[in-house]
Amino acid sequence: MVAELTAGRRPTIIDVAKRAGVSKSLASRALRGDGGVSANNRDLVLDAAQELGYRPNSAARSLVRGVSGLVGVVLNQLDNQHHTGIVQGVQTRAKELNARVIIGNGGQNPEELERQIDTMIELRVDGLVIVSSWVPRQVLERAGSEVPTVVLTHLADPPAQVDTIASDDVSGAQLAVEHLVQAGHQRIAYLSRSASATSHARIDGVVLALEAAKLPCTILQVESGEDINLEQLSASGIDAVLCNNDLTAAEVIRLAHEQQVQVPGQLAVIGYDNTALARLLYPSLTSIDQPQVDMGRRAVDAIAERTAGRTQALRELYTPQLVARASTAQP
Amino acid sequence: MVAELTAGRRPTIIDVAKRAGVSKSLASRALRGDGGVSANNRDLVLDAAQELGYRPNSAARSLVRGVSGLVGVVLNQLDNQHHTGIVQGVQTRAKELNARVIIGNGGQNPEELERQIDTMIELRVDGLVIVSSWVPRQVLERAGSEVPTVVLTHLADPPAQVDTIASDDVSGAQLAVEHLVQAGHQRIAYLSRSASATSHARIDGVVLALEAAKLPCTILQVESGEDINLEQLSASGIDAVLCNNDLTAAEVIRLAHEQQVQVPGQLAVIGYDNTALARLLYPSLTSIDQPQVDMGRRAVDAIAERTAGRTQALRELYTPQLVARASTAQP
DNA sequence: TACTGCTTGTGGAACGTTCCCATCTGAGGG
DNA sequence: CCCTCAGATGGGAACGTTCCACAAGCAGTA
Repeated sequence: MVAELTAGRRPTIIDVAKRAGVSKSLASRALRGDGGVSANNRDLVLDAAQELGYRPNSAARSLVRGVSGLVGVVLNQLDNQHHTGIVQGVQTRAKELNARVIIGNGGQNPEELERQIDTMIELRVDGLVIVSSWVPRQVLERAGSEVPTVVLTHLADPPAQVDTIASDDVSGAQLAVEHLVQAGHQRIAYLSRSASATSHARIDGVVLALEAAKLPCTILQVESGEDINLEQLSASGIDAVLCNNDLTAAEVIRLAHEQQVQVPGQLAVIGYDNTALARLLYPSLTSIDQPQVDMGRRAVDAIAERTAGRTQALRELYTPQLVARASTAQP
Repeated sequence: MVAELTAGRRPTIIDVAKRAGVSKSLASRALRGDGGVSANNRDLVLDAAQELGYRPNSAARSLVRGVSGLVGVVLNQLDNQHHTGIVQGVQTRAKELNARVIIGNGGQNPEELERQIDTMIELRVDGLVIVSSWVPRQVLERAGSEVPTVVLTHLADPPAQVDTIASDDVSGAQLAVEHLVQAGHQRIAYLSRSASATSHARIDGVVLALEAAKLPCTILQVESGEDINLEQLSASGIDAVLCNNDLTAAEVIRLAHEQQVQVPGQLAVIGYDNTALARLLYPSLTSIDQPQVDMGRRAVDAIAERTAGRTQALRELYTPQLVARASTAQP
């Protein structure tokens, strides 16, 4: 006698087929809505699946089909709104293309990021979206050679194996500086909390714009929020500061409050990324907006194109925009 | 003649074995470091794998082994620091147990959350961590009956199939109110932006604490930040407000700035979750701290216990703590 | 009647692993 | 010189699905 259904075992498509009284092939077609199934049998199969609580096993499916229907996103920082905006875009586009998105969080730790990327590749995702500039170049090359890979941050020298979609950090920084110059500021500083490729590009933009305006240039780099020294800024006559992101700008504004420095009266402040924080602060924060959602959507399309056969690397650059708010105004 | 390696095909363990001149069984053992392999052959296999760029196929492995080594996390909101703190805890504990974490983002949309949960179950995760109070009860029941599932938010009436780990929202709200009462506040309001189970529990705490102090109780609910009406608050004599989270508190503080209401002089403000935002605001925000990381770690252990055979539902409640900052002070 | 073609259905191979079991090879003991 | 035993190695089944080739039934047509 053949063994009956074991107690704890998950029902398989064969259990469903048996209960519906059809072959597993027909059950498979019915469950996927594939046509070539009589209405009667289709209902029988669907009911059986329902009653047994059947769930398809992705592993078996992806093994035989060769595609998983998954898009993997690996990112730096879960609670960075710039990143989550991108994820939003990836998700909406993936949903339209009937794919699923899974996310891996690597922190700014290159080893952990590599681990996450490996996990995704071993899960045989159909495409990989990387939102981090901390992934070692060699890891990017390897990933790109194994699966369609799109990097969504500025890379100084992107590997040929990966597509890149970024917003133009040079022109973003230029926009910000020009805005400050037009408002009459003379001593403008750039304040950064990391030394990423992104930051380097923005520094280039700042230098370019300040040279064009024939104004002096100050570049500051700090390890943490506590290292920001506002007195020193004022002492050196700085009257406007562009920060590497909205979070850093928020720290500056908090310090300004504490030390009774008027923003924007004595010090104008600009952030970067135009996150929800920019609207939340007082005074509200002028910031540089990047089309995160569009970039995320585009990344999914880039993967689809690669899958369809494109072999040349994509290099796409979006133009950022300045959103003026209260933290910069006529002095 | 047998077909040679096809051009674009991913190398399999058989390719590795062939190149190393051993059987696939031996290659499998060598790659997993399983012992019972001579040093010479082990090196041969590892070198071959390296040269071919071999990556194990999780689908095949999970299919035959019956476990995936994956923990799935499904959450509401990626950019909510309370949630990301939990994810942090899940990740560290999972790493210690040699498991991998994948994240699904469902938004506050019940359908999308269900879709994400289905994806995880179909991927045959070994355990599911849900950080959302927007998942329909019936979906939780189904998930819990198929895979060890832990819910990390307050649920009014948790299904027997799932474990729950939460922080005690009633006592958290009590803490906040008692802190305000001690500081001499007489007219205290609770301000919420959603009607979740979490919010209801906190309202219970507020009511309890205010009754004990024999003070009147005001509950306000708004749809969005714009709906907060500070004039109305002052008109009704409110001199302290407890918000459903730090974000809502940030809105209140911004409005207070705009309308020249002194915080904490005229209006004391308390947030909830003690996120990075609380330190970032001016004045810095008194908030209720929950042990997110511990809760995340504990969730992974709860899954491990279930896998090991526990059948009774876990109901665990952590005690929150108040972190006093500048937004509440003696009036 | 004999054929073609369409719809509905079935069986079996294949996907890439792991794991059980059988076989082989020496070394050591009697 | 045979037997035993342990370690190293290989063969094959199994996991749950999809898909291909084919069979059966039936209607329409010459």
